[in-house]
Amino acid sequence: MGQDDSGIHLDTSLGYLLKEASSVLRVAMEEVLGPLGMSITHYSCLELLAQRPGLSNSDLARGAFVTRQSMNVLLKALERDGYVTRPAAAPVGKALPTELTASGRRSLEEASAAVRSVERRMLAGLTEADQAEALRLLRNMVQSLREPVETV
Amino acid sequence: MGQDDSGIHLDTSLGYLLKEASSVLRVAMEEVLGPLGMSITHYSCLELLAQRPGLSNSDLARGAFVTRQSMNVLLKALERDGYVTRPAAAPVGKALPTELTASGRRSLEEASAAVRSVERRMLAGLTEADQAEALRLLRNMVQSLREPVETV
DNA sequence: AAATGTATGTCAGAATACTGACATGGGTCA
DNA sequence: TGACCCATGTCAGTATTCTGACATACATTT
Repeated sequence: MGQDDSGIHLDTSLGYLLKEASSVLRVAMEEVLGPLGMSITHYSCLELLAQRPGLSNSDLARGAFVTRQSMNVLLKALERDGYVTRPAAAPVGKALPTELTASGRRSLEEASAAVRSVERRMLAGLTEADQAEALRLLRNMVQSLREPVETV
Repeated sequence: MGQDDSGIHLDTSLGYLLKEASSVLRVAMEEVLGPLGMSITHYSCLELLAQRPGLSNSDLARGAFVTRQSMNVLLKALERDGYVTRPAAAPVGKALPTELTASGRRSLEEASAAVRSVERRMLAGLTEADQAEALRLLRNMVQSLREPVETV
Protein backbone atom coordinates (compact mmCIF):
# COMPACT_ATOMS: atom_id res chain seq x y z
CA MET A 1 0.00 0.00 0.00
CA GLY A 2 1.18 3.51 -0.74
CA GLN A 3 3.84 2.52 -3.26
CA ASP A 4 2.39 4.59 -6.09
CA ASP A 5 3.53 8.18 -6.38
CA SER A 6 0.81 10.09 -8.15
CA GLY A 7 1.25 13.86 -8.34
CA ILE A 8 1.38 15.12 -4.76
CA HIS A 9 1.98 18.72 -3.90
CA LEU A 10 2.21 17.80 -0.24
CA ASP A 11 5.86 17.12 -0.95
CA THR A 12 6.44 20.77 -1.78
CA SER A 13 4.20 22.33 0.86
CA LEU A 14 6.14 24.21 3.51
CA GLY A 15 3.19 23.94 5.86
CA TYR A 16 3.17 20.17 5.60
CA LEU A 17 6.95 19.97 5.90
CA LEU A 18 6.85 22.20 8.97
CA LYS A 19 4.36 19.86 10.57
CA GLU A 20 6.50 16.88 9.64
CA ALA A 21 9.64 18.47 11.08
CA SER A 22 7.96 19.36 14.36
CA SER A 23 6.51 15.85 14.56
CA VAL A 24 9.91 14.22 14.07
CA LEU A 25 11.46 16.60 16.59
CA ARG A 26 8.70 15.85 19.07
CA VAL A 27 9.24 12.10 18.75
CA ALA A 28 13.00 12.49 19.13
CA MET A 29 12.58 14.58 22.25
CA GLU A 30 10.04 12.22 23.79
CA GLU A 31 12.50 9.43 23.12
CA VAL A 32 15.18 11.00 25.31
CA LEU A 33 12.90 12.63 27.89
CA GLY A 34 10.69 9.59 28.45
CA PRO A 35 13.40 7.58 30.24
CA LEU A 36 13.85 10.58 32.55
CA GLY A 37 10.13 10.51 33.36
CA MET A 38 9.56 13.86 31.73
CA SER A 39 7.23 15.12 29.01
CA ILE A 40 8.15 17.88 26.57
CA THR A 41 5.92 20.46 28.24
CA HIS A 42 7.33 19.39 31.59
CA TYR A 43 10.87 19.98 30.35
CA SER A 44 9.93 23.25 28.65
CA CYS A 45 8.51 24.55 31.89
CA LEU A 46 11.65 23.79 33.87
CA GLU A 47 13.91 25.25 31.17
CA LEU A 48 11.89 28.45 31.05
CA LEU A 49 12.06 28.80 34.81
CA ALA A 50 15.81 28.22 34.84
CA GLN A 51 16.31 31.01 32.34
CA ARG A 52 13.66 33.39 33.62
CA PRO A 53 12.99 32.80 37.32
CA GLY A 54 9.74 34.22 38.61
CA LEU A 55 7.59 33.62 35.54
CA SER A 56 3.88 33.29 36.21
CA ASN A 57 1.69 30.39 35.16
CA SER A 58 0.39 32.36 32.19
CA ASP A 59 3.92 33.35 31.16
CA LEU A 60 4.98 29.72 31.23
CA ALA A 61 1.95 28.71 29.18
CA ARG A 62 2.83 31.21 26.46
CA GLY A 63 6.45 30.09 26.49
CA ALA A 64 5.57 26.42 26.20
CA PHE A 65 2.82 27.05 23.63
CA VAL A 66 -0.03 25.55 25.63
CA THR A 67 -3.06 27.13 27.30
CA ARG A 68 -2.72 28.50 30.80
CA GLN A 69 -5.19 25.86 31.94
CA SER A 70 -2.90 23.08 30.73
CA MET A 71 0.14 24.68 32.30
CA ASN A 72 -1.77 25.04 35.55
CA VAL A 73 -2.34 21.28 35.69
CA LEU A 74 1.35 20.62 35.11
CA LEU A 75 2.51 23.31 37.51
CA LYS A 76 0.43 21.96 40.37
CA ALA A 77 1.96 18.51 39.81
CA LEU A 78 5.47 19.99 39.73
CA GLU A 79 4.73 21.89 42.92
CA ARG A 80 3.35 18.79 44.62
CA ASP A 81 6.46 16.82 43.63
CA GLY A 82 8.80 19.52 44.88
CA TYR A 83 10.31 20.75 41.62
CA VAL A 84 8.97 24.29 41.82
CA THR A 85 7.63 26.64 44.47
CA ARG A 86 4.97 29.33 44.35
CA PRO A 87 4.00 31.81 47.05
CA ALA A 88 0.62 31.24 48.70
CA ALA A 89 -0.44 34.82 47.91
CA ALA A 90 0.37 37.04 44.96
CA PRO A 91 2.86 39.82 45.80
CA VAL A 92 1.13 42.00 43.22
CA GLY A 93 -1.95 41.40 41.10
CA LYS A 94 -2.95 37.75 40.81
CA ALA A 95 0.22 36.40 39.19
CA LEU A 96 2.17 33.93 41.29
CA PRO A 97 5.90 34.07 40.48
CA THR A 98 7.26 30.53 40.19
CA GLU A 99 10.78 29.38 40.96
CA LEU A 100 12.77 26.18 40.61
CA THR A 101 13.78 24.27 43.72
CA ALA A 102 17.20 22.64 44.04
CA SER A 103 15.50 19.38 43.12
CA GLY A 104 13.99 20.99 40.03
CA ARG A 105 17.35 22.36 38.95
CA ARG A 106 18.96 18.96 39.40
CA SER A 107 16.20 17.27 37.43
CA LEU A 108 16.54 19.80 34.64
CA GLU A 109 20.27 19.29 34.20
CA GLU A 110 20.22 15.83 32.67
CA ALA A 111 17.10 16.64 30.64
CA SER A 112 18.74 19.73 29.24
CA ALA A 113 21.79 17.75 28.18
CA ALA A 114 19.60 15.17 26.47
CA VAL A 115 17.64 17.82 24.60
CA ARG A 116 20.80 19.59 23.50
CA SER A 117 22.04 16.32 22.01
CA VAL A 118 18.82 16.01 20.01
CA GLU A 119 19.14 19.54 18.70
CA ARG A 120 22.78 18.90 17.79
CA ARG A 121 21.73 15.79 15.90
CA MET A 122 19.01 17.72 14.06
CA LEU A 123 21.51 20.36 12.93
CA ALA A 124 24.35 17.98 12.10
CA GLY A 125 23.91 18.46 8.36
CA LEU A 126 23.70 22.25 8.43
CA THR A 127 26.49 24.81 8.31
CA GLU A 128 26.54 27.83 10.60
CA ALA A 129 25.27 29.93 7.72
CA ASP A 130 22.48 27.41 7.10
CA GLN A 131 21.38 27.61 10.70
CA ALA A 132 21.34 31.40 10.65
CA GLU A 133 19.29 31.26 7.47
CA ALA A 134 16.87 28.79 9.03
CA LEU A 135 16.39 31.14 11.97
CA ARG A 136 15.66 34.02 9.64
CA LEU A 137 13.18 32.08 7.52
CA LEU A 138 11.27 30.57 10.42
CA ARG A 139 11.09 33.89 12.25
CA ASN A 140 9.73 35.46 9.11
CA MET A 141 7.00 32.82 8.84
CA VAL A 142 6.05 33.20 12.51
CA GLN A 143 5.82 36.96 12.17
CA SER A 144 3.72 36.78 9.02
CA LEU A 145 1.23 34.42 10.64
CA ARG A 146 1.01 36.58 13.75
CA GLU A 147 0.19 39.73 11.84
CA PRO A 148 -3.55 40.45 11.89
CA VAL A 149 -5.35 39.38 8.74
CA GLU A 150 -5.89 42.16 6.19
CA THR A 151 -9.57 42.95 6.00
CA VAL A 152 -9.31 45.46 3.17
CA MET B 1 5.63 39.97 34.61
CA GLY B 2 8.18 38.82 32.07
CA GLN B 3 9.41 42.27 31.16
CA ASP B 4 13.04 41.55 32.03
CA ASP B 5 15.22 40.06 29.31
CA SER B 6 17.96 38.17 31.04
CA GLY B 7 20.24 36.11 28.78
CA ILE B 8 18.06 33.55 27.02
CA HIS B 9 19.40 31.13 24.49
CA LEU B 10 15.86 29.97 23.76
CA ASP B 11 15.73 32.88 21.35
CA THR B 12 18.44 31.34 19.21
CA SER B 13 17.39 27.70 19.50
CA LEU B 14 16.15 26.26 16.23
CA GLY B 15 14.33 23.52 18.10
CA TYR B 16 12.37 26.05 20.12
CA LEU B 17 11.69 28.20 17.07
CA LEU B 18 10.50 25.16 15.15
CA LYS B 19 8.05 24.40 17.93
CA GLU B 20 6.91 28.00 17.96
CA ALA B 21 6.37 28.05 14.20
CA SER B 22 4.37 24.84 14.20
CA SER B 23 2.32 26.13 17.11
CA VAL B 24 1.48 29.37 15.33
CA LEU B 25 0.66 27.47 12.15
CA ARG B 26 -1.56 25.08 14.08
CA VAL B 27 -3.49 27.94 15.66
CA ALA B 28 -3.91 29.66 12.31
CA MET B 29 -5.21 26.48 10.71
CA GLU B 30 -7.60 25.73 13.57
CA GLU B 31 -8.89 29.27 13.17
CA VAL B 32 -9.97 28.69 9.57
CA LEU B 33 -10.92 25.00 9.87
CA GLY B 34 -12.96 25.36 13.06
CA PRO B 35 -15.81 27.30 11.39
CA LEU B 36 -15.99 24.45 8.85
CA GLY B 37 -16.37 21.94 11.67
CA MET B 38 -13.07 20.32 10.87
CA SER B 39 -9.95 19.56 12.90
CA ILE B 40 -6.45 19.60 11.42
CA THR B 41 -6.13 15.82 11.44
CA HIS B 42 -9.58 15.59 9.89
CA TYR B 43 -8.52 17.90 7.07
CA SER B 44 -5.17 16.15 6.65
CA CYS B 45 -6.92 12.84 6.23
CA LEU B 46 -9.22 14.12 3.48
CA GLU B 47 -6.36 15.89 1.69
CA LEU B 48 -4.23 12.75 1.74
CA LEU B 49 -7.09 10.70 0.33
CA ALA B 50 -7.75 13.22 -2.42
CA GLN B 51 -4.16 13.03 -3.55
CA ARG B 52 -3.57 9.34 -2.97
CA PRO B 53 -6.85 7.42 -3.18
CA GLY B 54 -6.76 3.96 -1.64
CA LEU B 55 -4.48 4.69 1.29
CA SER B 56 -4.91 2.39 4.29
CA ASN B 57 -5.59 3.52 7.84
CA SER B 58 -1.92 3.05 8.75
CA ASP B 59 -0.80 4.98 5.68
CA LEU B 60 -3.07 7.87 6.64
CA ALA B 61 -1.77 7.81 10.19
CA ARG B 62 1.79 8.15 9.00
CA GLY B 63 0.82 10.91 6.59
CA ALA B 64 -0.99 12.90 9.27
CA PHE B 65 1.67 12.24 11.92
CA VAL B 66 -0.58 10.51 14.42
CA THR B 67 -0.78 6.90 15.61
CA ARG B 68 -2.83 4.40 13.63
CA GLN B 69 -5.09 4.07 16.66
CA SER B 70 -5.93 7.77 16.57
CA MET B 71 -6.50 7.70 12.84
CA ASN B 72 -8.76 4.68 13.25
CA VAL B 73 -11.07 6.62 15.56
CA LEU B 74 -11.25 9.49 13.09
CA LEU B 75 -11.69 7.23 10.08
CA LYS B 76 -14.63 5.43 11.63
CA ALA B 77 -16.31 8.77 12.33
CA LEU B 78 -15.67 9.91 8.75
CA GLU B 79 -17.07 6.64 7.45
CA ARG B 80 -20.14 6.92 9.66
CA ASP B 81 -20.75 10.46 8.43
CA GLY B 82 -20.38 9.47 4.80
CA TYR B 83 -17.16 11.26 3.89
CA VAL B 84 -15.12 8.15 3.11
CA THR B 85 -15.76 4.51 2.25
CA ARG B 86 -13.86 1.34 3.07
CA PRO B 87 -14.51 -2.18 1.81
CA ALA B 88 -15.92 -4.63 4.36
CA ALA B 89 -13.13 -7.09 3.66
CA ALA B 90 -9.51 -6.52 2.72
CA PRO B 91 -8.72 -7.26 -0.96
CA VAL B 92 -5.24 -8.33 0.12
CA GLY B 93 -3.65 -8.65 3.55
CA LYS B 94 -5.47 -6.75 6.28
CA ALA B 95 -5.20 -3.24 4.85
CA LEU B 96 -8.50 -1.62 3.89
CA PRO B 97 -8.06 0.87 1.02
CA THR B 98 -10.01 4.04 1.80
CA GLU B 99 -11.59 6.42 -0.70
CA LEU B 100 -13.34 9.77 -0.57
CA THR B 101 -17.05 9.96 -1.32
CA ALA B 102 -18.53 12.81 -3.36
CA SER B 103 -19.57 14.35 -0.05
CA GLY B 104 -16.02 14.05 1.25
CA ARG B 105 -14.61 15.70 -1.86
CA ARG B 106 -17.09 18.55 -1.56
CA SER B 107 -16.26 19.02 2.10
CA LEU B 108 -12.57 19.07 1.33
CA GLU B 109 -12.82 21.79 -1.28
CA GLU B 110 -13.56 24.74 0.96
CA ALA B 111 -11.21 23.46 3.64
CA SER B 112 -8.43 23.17 1.11
CA ALA B 113 -8.96 26.72 -0.06
CA ALA B 114 -8.89 27.98 3.52
CA VAL B 115 -5.66 26.13 4.28
CA ARG B 116 -4.02 27.40 1.11
CA SER B 117 -4.81 30.95 2.19
CA VAL B 118 -3.10 30.32 5.53
CA GLU B 119 -0.01 28.94 3.83
CA ARG B 120 0.04 31.89 1.45
CA ARG B 121 -0.12 34.26 4.41
CA MET B 122 2.72 32.41 6.12
CA LEU B 123 4.94 32.73 3.07
CA ALA B 124 4.01 36.30 2.19
CA GLY B 125 7.36 37.67 3.34
CA LEU B 126 9.51 35.10 1.57
CA THR B 127 10.84 35.14 -1.98
CA GLU B 128 10.72 32.08 -4.21
CA ALA B 129 14.38 31.47 -3.44
CA ASP B 130 13.69 31.79 0.29
CA GLN B 131 10.95 29.19 0.08
CA ALA B 132 13.18 26.79 -1.81
CA GLU B 133 15.86 27.31 0.81
CA ALA B 134 13.37 26.70 3.61
CA LEU B 135 12.36 23.43 1.98
CA ARG B 136 15.99 22.34 1.74
CA LEU B 137 16.81 23.25 5.34
CA LEU B 138 13.74 21.63 6.88
CA ARG B 139 14.20 18.47 4.80
CA ASN B 140 17.77 18.29 5.97
CA MET B 141 16.69 18.52 9.62
CA VAL B 142 14.00 15.88 9.18
CA GLN B 143 16.45 13.52 7.54
CA SER B 144 19.10 14.03 10.21
CA LEU B 145 16.65 13.28 13.00
CA ARG B 146 15.38 10.17 11.20
CA GLU B 147 18.82 8.67 10.78
CA PRO B 148 19.52 6.05 13.44
CA VAL B 149 21.61 7.32 16.33
CA GLU B 150 25.32 6.60 16.02
CA THR B 151 26.32 4.10 18.68
CA VAL B 152 30.03 4.18 17.97
C1' DA C 1 -15.36 57.81 41.76
C1' DA C 2 -17.37 54.66 38.60
C1' DA C 3 -17.24 51.97 34.50
C1' DT C 4 -14.76 49.42 31.31
C1' DG C 5 -11.20 46.43 29.52
C1' DT C 6 -7.50 43.27 30.06
C1' DA C 7 -4.91 39.72 32.46
C1' DT C 8 -4.67 36.19 35.79
C1' DG C 9 -5.68 31.77 38.46
C1' DT C 10 -8.66 28.09 38.77
C1' DC C 11 -12.54 24.64 38.39
C1' DA C 12 -15.15 21.46 35.49
C1' DG C 13 -16.14 18.82 31.45
C1' DA C 14 -15.14 17.49 26.58
C1' DA C 15 -12.13 16.39 22.87
C1' DT C 16 -8.15 14.41 21.16
C1' DA C 17 -4.17 11.55 21.00
C1' DC C 18 -1.48 8.15 23.18
C1' DT C 19 0.20 3.42 25.19
C1' DG C 20 -0.73 -1.38 25.75
C1' DA C 21 -2.58 -5.50 24.03
C1' DC C 22 -4.40 -9.00 20.88
C1' DA C 23 -5.50 -11.48 16.58
C1' DT C 24 -4.71 -11.83 11.73
C1' DG C 25 -2.33 -11.75 7.06
C1' DG C 26 1.87 -12.12 4.48
C1' DG C 27 6.67 -12.43 3.69
C1' DT C 28 11.37 -14.49 4.84
C1' DC C 29 14.37 -18.00 5.92
C1' DA C 30 16.10 -22.27 7.85
C1' DT D 1 6.63 -26.94 5.51
C1' DG D 2 7.12 -24.58 9.79
C1' DA D 3 9.09 -20.94 12.65
C1' DC D 4 9.83 -16.35 12.85
C1' DC D 5 9.22 -11.43 12.02
C1' DC D 6 6.73 -7.46 10.61
C1' DA D 7 2.62 -4.78 9.35
C1' DT D 8 -2.19 -4.10 9.91
C1' DG D 9 -6.86 -3.32 12.17
C1' DT D 10 -9.02 -2.87 16.34
C1' DC D 11 -10.42 -2.79 21.38
C1' DA D 12 -9.71 -0.77 25.89
C1' DG D 13 -7.88 2.35 29.16
C1' DT D 14 -4.95 6.42 30.18
C1' DA D 15 -2.97 10.87 29.59
C1' DT D 16 -2.80 15.32 27.91
C1' DT D 17 -4.70 19.32 26.15
C1' DC D 18 -8.42 21.99 25.01
C1' DT D 19 -12.90 24.99 25.53
C1' DG D 20 -16.10 27.20 28.60
C1' DA D 21 -16.92 29.61 32.69
C1' DC D 22 -16.24 32.43 36.85
C1' DA D 23 -14.09 35.52 40.28
C1' DT D 24 -10.41 38.60 41.16
C1' DA D 25 -6.73 42.36 40.45
C1' DC D 26 -5.03 46.13 38.06
C1' DA D 27 -4.97 49.86 34.47
C1' DT D 28 -7.46 52.97 31.65
C1' DT D 29 -11.11 55.81 30.55
C1' DT D 30 -15.14 58.58 31.38
